[in-house]
Amino acid sequence: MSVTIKDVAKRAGVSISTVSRVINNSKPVSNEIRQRVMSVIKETGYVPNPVARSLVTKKSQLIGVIVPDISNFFIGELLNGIEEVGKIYEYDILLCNSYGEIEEELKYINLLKSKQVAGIIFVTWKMSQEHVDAIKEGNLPSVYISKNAHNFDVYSVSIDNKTAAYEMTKYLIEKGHRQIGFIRSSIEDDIIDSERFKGYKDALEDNNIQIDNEIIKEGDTTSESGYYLMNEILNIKKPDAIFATSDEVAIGAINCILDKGYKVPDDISVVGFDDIKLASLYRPSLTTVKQPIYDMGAVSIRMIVKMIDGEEIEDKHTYLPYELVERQSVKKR
Amino acid sequence: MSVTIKDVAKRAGVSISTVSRVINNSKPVSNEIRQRVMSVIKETGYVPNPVARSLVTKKSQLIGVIVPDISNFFIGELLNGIEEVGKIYEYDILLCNSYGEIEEELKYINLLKSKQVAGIIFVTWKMSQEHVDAIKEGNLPSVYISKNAHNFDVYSVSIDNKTAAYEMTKYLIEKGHRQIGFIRSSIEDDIIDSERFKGYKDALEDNNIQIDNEIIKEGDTTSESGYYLMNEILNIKKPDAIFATSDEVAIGAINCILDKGYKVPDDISVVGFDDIKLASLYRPSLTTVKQPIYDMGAVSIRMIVKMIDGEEIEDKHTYLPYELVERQSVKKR
DNA sequence: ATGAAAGCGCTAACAC
DNA sequence: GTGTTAGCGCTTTCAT
Repeated sequence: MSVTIKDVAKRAGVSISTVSRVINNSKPVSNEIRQRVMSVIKETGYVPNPVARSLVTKKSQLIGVIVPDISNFFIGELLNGIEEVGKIYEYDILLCNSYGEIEEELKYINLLKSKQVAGIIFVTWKMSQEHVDAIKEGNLPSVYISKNAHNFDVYSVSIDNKTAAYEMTKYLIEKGHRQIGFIRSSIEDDIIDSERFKGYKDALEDNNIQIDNEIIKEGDTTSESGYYLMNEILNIKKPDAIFATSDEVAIGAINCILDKGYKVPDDISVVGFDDIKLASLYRPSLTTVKQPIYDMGAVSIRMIVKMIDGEEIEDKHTYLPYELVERQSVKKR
Repeated sequence: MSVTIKDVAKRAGVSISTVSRVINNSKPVSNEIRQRVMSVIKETGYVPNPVARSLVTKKSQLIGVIVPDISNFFIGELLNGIEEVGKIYEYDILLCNSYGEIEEELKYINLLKSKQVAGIIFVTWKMSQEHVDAIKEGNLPSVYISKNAHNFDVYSVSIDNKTAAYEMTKYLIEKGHRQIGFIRSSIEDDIIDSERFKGYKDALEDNNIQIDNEIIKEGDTTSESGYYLMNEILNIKKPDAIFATSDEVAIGAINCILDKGYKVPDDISVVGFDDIKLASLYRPSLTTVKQPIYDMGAVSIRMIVKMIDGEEIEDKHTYLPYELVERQSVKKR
């Protein structure tokens, strides 16, 4: 059996509370005894049992992360940031895949709470008041990574999606494009709530371009969806450019365009959103809005840790900088 | 505060041991009392505290997963399989990113043990006796997903890498290629241990093709590495085909070939290994060896659960079927 | 079949 | 500054 606080106390000739005090630095301990205890800890290789600790403190060094799709590229990079910064603060990641289903998400919130996690990072395509209520009730520090989190009274991290989409659309217009299709995921939010759609729409309006509903399509977050929706568009007309609200979807759309015998960007320009690793790997490399994905993960866990430690957090909603990255998938018309 | 076993016992007018018995089905309880307890549990919404449980049983419903790189495509798909099957058996995933560094890996093994995880799934590019010893000492159920795990006395899941590489090489030869470059990651294993290299070498020898060390290159698992190594090759000579030992590396190589003004597959054929999502998304889509990645994750966690439950496991090393998928990146010469 | 009680390893009053 | 002790919520002997 592994060594316990009792063993250490006995060997050091002190009480277990003293040992507890030195490992937690919770109360003053005379220097001599501290040394003695320390050396016994070293000798024996004692490691406090986190489970026993959690039982009494009702806290653990675990942070629950609920994501809608582990195999999604965006999520993978996000997890990277969360894990890496979490490690710095000695928090581990309890990973939950909700498949974007609200019942699963709600179930996990309870599960995580019972596991005594110290906080929850909630990544969701489309968030609702239900989520907020469930987590509020849990009374745990929580941060949301979600495009529409700013509509709720929660802590969140994101970018300014509306302005980013506006700029991207404007960029396309400046490149001479007029018929700009918009392919989005309805899983992520309703189109009326969609910041990215608002940005797109505003940019068109500000440039006196009529919105054409025939080239605005909704699907899900997969490349297959991008392919399918692009096909629907091409069956009706050939737009100048396509703005897809995620890189994965954009690449599905490009594949469709290519398969139909058109060239990208020569015949149709395509832009994405996110700047996942794939965007620069794919050929033609994808012009896109670079979200600081890793940083979004990093910042969100940093916020959680602050909340756990009772530190003040300035703003509920943190907006990180984005960037328009020009690559090969857009051509001046 | 949330409801405890004590509350349930009181409300049901029984002792806490009885409640424990009904929730764990550990000992016979009269039908009448069982009903009574059950209904109180339902009313109160009681959920056993897993932390308290772990403290006494020294087990948790947590399975530690140590991976070398969360943002790697292959790992993402693997995690998917692990999570999904884990959920069926009510195990959650404690995710650890080791960056492939052995000290990190060793540290995590101890951490996980102290967290009372029920088992560990160890994904590693290159495994060593050190890992095995560390985990053996931990005395926990464990399964390895690693290309060279079969060299060790551990439970593992993989595919028959040597035969797969042999077949892929043979396929390339049958397509008329003679100068077949080989790009691999030395991070994954030493070349002398590499099953994939053995398969490649054997196939060349069996077909009386001289091995050309100038077109055999070693780097890491990234696309950047593939790009760089391909560039080194092209600076010396132009091979007929390239066999990269991972899709990500293969795509880096293709990008280099494209940037140098050659065409794939017209000038140079390229094949990969893994069949990550990217392989079919990329254009030209990649001919590759399809590893059943999701299943590898699924099978490994299934093994762990069996071990936890004390069930017998037939074979230490499970080999899953692979498949050669022909796509667009190879052309008959 | 059921209950009483010990104890898992730890923290945190509370006493001295 | 240090020790004693009561729990945290649960499982598991040991009686009955």
